[in-house]
Amino acid sequence: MTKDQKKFYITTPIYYVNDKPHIGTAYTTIAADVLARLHRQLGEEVFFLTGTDEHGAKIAAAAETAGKKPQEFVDEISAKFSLAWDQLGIAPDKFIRTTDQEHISAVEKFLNQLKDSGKIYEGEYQGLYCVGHEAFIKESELVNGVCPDHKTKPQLLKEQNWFFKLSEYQSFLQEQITNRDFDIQPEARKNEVLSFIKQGLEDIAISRPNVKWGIPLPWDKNQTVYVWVEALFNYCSAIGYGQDDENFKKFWPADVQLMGKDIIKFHCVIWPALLTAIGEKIPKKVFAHGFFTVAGEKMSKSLGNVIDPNDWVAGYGADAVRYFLLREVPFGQDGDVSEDKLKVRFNGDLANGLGNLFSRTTNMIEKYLDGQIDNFYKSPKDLSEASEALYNLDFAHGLVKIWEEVAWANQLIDKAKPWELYKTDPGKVKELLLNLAALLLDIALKLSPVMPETANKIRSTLEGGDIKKAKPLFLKI
RNA sequence: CGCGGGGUAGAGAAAUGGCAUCUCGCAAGGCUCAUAACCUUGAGAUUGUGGGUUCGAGUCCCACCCCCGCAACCA
Repeated sequence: MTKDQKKFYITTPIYYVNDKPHIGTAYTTIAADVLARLHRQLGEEVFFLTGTDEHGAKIAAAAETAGKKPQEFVDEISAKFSLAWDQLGIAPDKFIRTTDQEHISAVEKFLNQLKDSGKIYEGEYQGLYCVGHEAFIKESELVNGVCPDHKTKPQLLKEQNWFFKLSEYQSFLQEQITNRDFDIQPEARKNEVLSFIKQGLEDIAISRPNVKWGIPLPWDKNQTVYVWVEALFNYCSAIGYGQDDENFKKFWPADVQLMGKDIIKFHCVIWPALLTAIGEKIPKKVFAHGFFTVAGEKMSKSLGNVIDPNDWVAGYGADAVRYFLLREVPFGQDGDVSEDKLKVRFNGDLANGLGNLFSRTTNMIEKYLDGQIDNFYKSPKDLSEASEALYNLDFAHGLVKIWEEVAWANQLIDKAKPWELYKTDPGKVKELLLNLAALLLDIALKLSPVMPETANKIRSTLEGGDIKKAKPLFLKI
């Protein structure tokens, strides 16, 4: 990397392997892939990280239910994620697993650093433990002295834990967030985090005594590190923390961390505080996207409406799923998706829109120009606003801009009537078609981060010489 | 007084305080290069309600009404 070459480090959360991938995890990962491709296109040195989170009591329990050893169990599920991303055309630079030895070593190093920082201490946690929840619940949550969900009386339990002095970072975090050194987007999420911090931060337990499936504290083997703390550190261990210092220095801090809105508190409060404690820089930007409902209903296993992205990919192709999710819902807002909506976009925007424009253009080039393009024009429309929108994570807006030009091109053809003009002024038809080819090439370029396969088809057809009427890009369903 | 998000044609979304726009759907017409595609026109909105600021408010201020998250699986 030369001195003036920018680097771009983008991450998704690592996904918890107690279930297979669904449309929500796919959404985050697609968005990250689009940004990675875009920044790579701009000549930056990009590192795109995703992976799986494989430790914790819940995983151990899920493995037991499945009658498997934890490692065997997580190997299987992790592979499903990896495969799903592959089928969606997602190409991370690294797929980290928290059971990787290098991650475990890095976390151990990190924990030692944290201990040396003096920001952790041993303490006793006393609380009400609900067996049904497998977790502590607050006294304020009880109804008539029993857990409202399980109707059981919680036990008073004492636990030895190691604590992190999160409370010391309140004003530091407020400052970093407010002055945008630590940029939380969208604005609404930033306000949420700020008001949460304002209520006061309490020290947090970073270890658990009774969880076997996890990384032991280096100085206290009876305790394993709390899964969240361990999981967050993947962003550092993946790029060589404690092992490949050169690479770590090159990419850290992360430029953008993408995630769903549910986990911003971990990423915007605990994570930057932990990093600061060990003397590392904090990420530049966190962007939290919204949640999907499916055909108007909340997505849940109990309703059985969880969408497997592979099903959609099988029916519509990776590019179409990528396009649909990013086009349908403004990034950062909640939205509703369904196969019906996907179908409308597929048939309307993709098949009738871009696909048909490509067909009629290549057909006319074959018919009126004998398949020959002898010089390449500059695109007649400026698509920089689309690229800029994608760059700013405003994916829906960027795609709208591109499709405005598809509509413009269709209008241009209908106005020019090349099928008549050909008889009287073939020179003008040629000019029209060269302009259309140039526009399509520009669209392919700007669209390629979102729809890499489609962009390649357009480019290879138009730049391949001896152009024939192209096969449909999208066959209507 | 818990916290947060939201309310704009039938549906989904846009609109630096300045003609309310786009897509889908609906109605009518046109065209033939194209995937029954494409193009044109039309109908459809008192921007949740009531006040206020302003030459001018979807946008800024105040009050109210309604919907959705904040327990679990879970991005």
